[in-house]
Amino acid sequence: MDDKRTGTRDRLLRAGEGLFRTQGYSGTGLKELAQTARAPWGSMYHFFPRGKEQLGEEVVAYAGEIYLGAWQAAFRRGGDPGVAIERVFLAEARLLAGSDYRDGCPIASVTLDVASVSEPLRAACASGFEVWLDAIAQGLIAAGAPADDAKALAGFILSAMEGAIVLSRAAKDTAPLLQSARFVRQAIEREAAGWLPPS
Amino acid sequence: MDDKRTGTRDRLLRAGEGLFRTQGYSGTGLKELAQTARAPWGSMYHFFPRGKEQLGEEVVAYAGEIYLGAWQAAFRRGGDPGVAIERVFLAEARLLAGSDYRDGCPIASVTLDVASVSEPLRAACASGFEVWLDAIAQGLIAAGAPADDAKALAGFILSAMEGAIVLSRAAKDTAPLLQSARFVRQAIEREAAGWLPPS
DNA sequence: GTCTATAATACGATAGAC
DNA sequence: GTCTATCGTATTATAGAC
Repeated sequence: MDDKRTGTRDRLLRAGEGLFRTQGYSGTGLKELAQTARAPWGSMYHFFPRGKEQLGEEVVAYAGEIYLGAWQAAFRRGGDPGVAIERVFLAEARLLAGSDYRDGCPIASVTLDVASVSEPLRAACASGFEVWLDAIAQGLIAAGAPADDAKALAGFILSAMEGAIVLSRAAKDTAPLLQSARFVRQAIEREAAGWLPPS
Repeated sequence: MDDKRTGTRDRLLRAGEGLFRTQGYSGTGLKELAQTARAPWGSMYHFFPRGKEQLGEEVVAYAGEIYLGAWQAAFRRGGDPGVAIERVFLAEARLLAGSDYRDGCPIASVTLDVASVSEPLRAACASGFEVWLDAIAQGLIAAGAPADDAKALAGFILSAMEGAIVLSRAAKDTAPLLQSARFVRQAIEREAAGWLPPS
């Protein structure tokens, strides 16, 4: 099963994820993508017969699964949920600065490029985000949140994160991520106070 | 001076703003843009001799100025700053749903497409966001916020807004904007409690 | 499953007439 | 300031040999 991670098809998905992050879906050519993946051009339409749109859908789903683990790991490390989420923001700030502000969110990039142009791709983006939203909500529920509170809070948390990445990339500065981290943590803690008996 | 708003050059800027919103910078061709603006192809390089990059820079600056008024108007209508900002989120939700989730943020779209590819365009996006951040911070300062609190809070507010637009467009649902609106308002009110003498 | 070649089109950009 | 024509190049996608 591990060989799936080294095959040509998987290299194409990983290259797509990387390129969509830095230059978006429309800004990435398939030839360039195949070259980056060190994959033969013939493999492109062998593995993705429906072309760029299919590749985009699968790259987005791939990205959704990959970063699902990061959200789950944040909660698994324990501590209150506010601190857990703040850790994710700080980790993202480090990751972004470490890549010279290239490695943004591949799903957000695809969304802004083609959500209004390709309905299948828009749906793929919605599903990818949903995977993360569910993971965040699950983490909050495990910390004592009622289900509907958890859903709403998760939407807010991921929104703040995605927007902060955009602003940080534009400014080439982690400030928006760090600023958002603090307020998001406080918002979670304020909400969590209602879940548990007051000390 | 008003004729600037009806000239060919201005029609090109407005068309660029609209198209970048719905299909991003890389996804928009210059021929398509000129056609949308009902501008002759010859005008493209007459008004923007440096080509697409220059057009992009000016579209982003144009968008920055346009929406500056919306942020200022929100605070000018009075009420506490939390309610003022919540109004902007709700207005954006209406605008987005009313356009069938096409009219996102043009600066965010350009940022994700080319922030890591064109340094001049990245700087233009940073300046555009900065215009909005300053307007938000000024509104908060007018409501009693210390300058550095205002800056940080503004970064958080705009991050939440931009991210919520991305999620709402992907889901074709205003939920992320509405969810974020509530938590952002609460965060502002919580912060504002420290600026004024407790009632 | 890979390779080469190529079709058909769109891209950004330029030239020169008017 | 506009119009038309066009140059290279890059794009997505196919075809057919191996």
